[in-house]
Amino acid sequence: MTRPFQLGDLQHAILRALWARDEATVTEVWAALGSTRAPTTIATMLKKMEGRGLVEHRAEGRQFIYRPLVSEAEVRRSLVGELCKRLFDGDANSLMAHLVQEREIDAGDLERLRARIAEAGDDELGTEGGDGH
Amino acid sequence: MTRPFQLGDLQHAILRALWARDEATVTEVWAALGSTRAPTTIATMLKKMEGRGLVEHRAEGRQFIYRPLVSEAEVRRSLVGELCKRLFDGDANSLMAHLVQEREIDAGDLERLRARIAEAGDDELGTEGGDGH
DNA sequence: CGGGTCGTACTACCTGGGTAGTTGAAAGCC
DNA sequence: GGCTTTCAACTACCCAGGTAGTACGACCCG
Repeated sequence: MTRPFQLGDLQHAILRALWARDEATVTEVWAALGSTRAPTTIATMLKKMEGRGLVEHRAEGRQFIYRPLVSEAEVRRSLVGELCKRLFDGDANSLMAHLVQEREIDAGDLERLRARIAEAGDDELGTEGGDGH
Repeated sequence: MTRPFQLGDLQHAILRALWARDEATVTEVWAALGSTRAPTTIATMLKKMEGRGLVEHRAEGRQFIYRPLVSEAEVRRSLVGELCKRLFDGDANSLMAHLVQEREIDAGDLERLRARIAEAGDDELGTEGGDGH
């Protein structure tokens, strides 16, 4: 029940950096985010996130190496789920209908996706090697 | 560019109550939310929301009648858009793929939706009722 | 008319995200 | 060995969401 994820922008950005590297030092994360804010900002955030169980660290010499404790998939699931619940009473089909209605998805997209499912049978889909999405 | 909507739980709940009624007094909103928190909480929130331009009020006698200034569709658009950007680089198809992958949508759902689109042509779809996005 | 009630205005807090300065120790450099 | 750089630790804020107590004017009721 790790459901109630609810990450701020910075936290999410930090996690993205960590996911892309598996583990990283504060400085690496900071650099990955464009070196815009102060490095201490990243350190502080990382520490806060560790308190929330989102990441963990291990000391290597005098620096800390951080690792994510939540997977990108988990976060996606949680966030999409929350949004779905909030906006569409948890009905994913309504969310889909919304996407279509807002012209973000057209019949062709739908057809391609349907075809992909059919072809994959009950195999996992999107898990072929480099992953699609 | 009303994009960056970013409502808290309470704010969203309040808006839902208002959308369902078009306009309502503080007490009505409070009742609609289950009369759990203190009524003043709702009043305070409504006032804060008015500051943000989310609602407006008009006095009737001594009570205030609040009305939403943002539509449900706008909020949906904004929120779904933000999530999409955050999680899938703004690619709605990735979001769809996610839904399918998480088993929230199956081939049948997809097919029904596709059929609906085909049938609707470039007519608006899913607009049964008021709304009209 | 006086007291209880209704309803908004004010004020105050707590929490969590975000941002960063300062400090003190350890490491690296001449 | 002393000076500089590099880290993490601490501390301090700001802001917005959320929650609510208190105050005060208007109203209704007997």
